[in-house]
Amino acid sequence: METKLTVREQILDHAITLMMLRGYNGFSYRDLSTLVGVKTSSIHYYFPSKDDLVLEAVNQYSDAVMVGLQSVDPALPARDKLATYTKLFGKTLGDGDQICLCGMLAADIESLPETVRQAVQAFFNANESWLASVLAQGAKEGTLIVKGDPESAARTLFAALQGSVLASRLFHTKSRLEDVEAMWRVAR
Amino acid sequence: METKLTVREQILDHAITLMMLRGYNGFSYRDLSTLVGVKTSSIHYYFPSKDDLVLEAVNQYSDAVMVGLQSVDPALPARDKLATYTKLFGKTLGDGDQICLCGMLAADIESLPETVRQAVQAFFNANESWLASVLAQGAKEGTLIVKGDPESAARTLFAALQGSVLASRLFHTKSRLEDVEAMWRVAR
DNA sequence: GTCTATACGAGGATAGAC
DNA sequence: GTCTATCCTCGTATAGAC
Repeated sequence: METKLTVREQILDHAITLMMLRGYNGFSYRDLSTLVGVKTSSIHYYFPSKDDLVLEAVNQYSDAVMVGLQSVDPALPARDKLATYTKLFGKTLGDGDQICLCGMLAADIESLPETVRQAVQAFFNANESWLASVLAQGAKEGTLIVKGDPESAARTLFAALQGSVLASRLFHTKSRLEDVEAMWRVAR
Repeated sequence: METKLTVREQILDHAITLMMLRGYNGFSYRDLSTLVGVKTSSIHYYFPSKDDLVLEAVNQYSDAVMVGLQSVDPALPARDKLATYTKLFGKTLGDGDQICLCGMLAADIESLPETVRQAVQAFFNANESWLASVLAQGAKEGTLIVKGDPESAARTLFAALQGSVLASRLFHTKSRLEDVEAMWRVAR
């Protein structure tokens, strides 16, 4: 049973996909117009300016990721939580030509308004604090390696994951994310 | 004694700076025209198309970084080599609003021709293999932590550094790079 | 080498009819 | 809500004078 998407939802979905591919400055209302099948003026009806569109796109993307994080079984050992997270992150690659929307917008941040910067920061903070708690759990269990405090370790881990999707796409390979995960895992 | 830069050199320098700020799709010949003080048609004289310009920019940037790597004293302990490298990486941040050119172009890669992709890949490979040899040395000395083979550890380290400059700029802070370095350093 | 002039499509945005 | 029509600026690029 497939749900019909409203025009508004289609616009938002395609905007997210396009930005994960080419970034904020690399797509246009015309592109969306072609993909959705409505005129650009109709898109302006829903999203008066491009900045409005981006902000909503980030929020929708962010909400979806948060739902993904909350759906991870809290009873799992930390190592398995990290494996799940890495797999989630790998899915953002899509057909191998997309990267995390918020990683992309972090690259484009100097072209964007302050509101978007705050939304992207919030995304980073949420992911890093989720990872920090997983690392803390892993340290207790002895299943994950944590050097220093979990917070700074989590920032480094998240940065490594963002950098790895970038490199994965650059080299047309998927293996780089697994290298990262292995780095934090205690050898069995 | 200051060296006068040719117009060509000025164009290239400003192009690099602008791309480190806003990316490939975020700057124009007009921007360069204003900064250098020549008309856009003169820029086309030196660089017929924007792709030509980007390719030369990457090569110049890459060459400069390679010189930086070669100038690191081979006699240094691995830990100090890594510290030097991290510092070099931190300098790319400039006034806090720039990121590594090749990290930026990796984000923009789907808008760029194959030639540029290869140049950016070469930059990644060179940095990763330099880091791999430093990690190998550090493992021998016992000054750096290396999990698994040095090559995959180096890829993760490089990804973490790229991700960290991105986050540093996003949050207007410089400390994130040091977190990364500390992660690979054996506690004394 | 650098300029003026110009072409031409892309891109964001709005007014007003339906 | 969606369209047509239109505006105006930006962006890459070229031709040809100096």
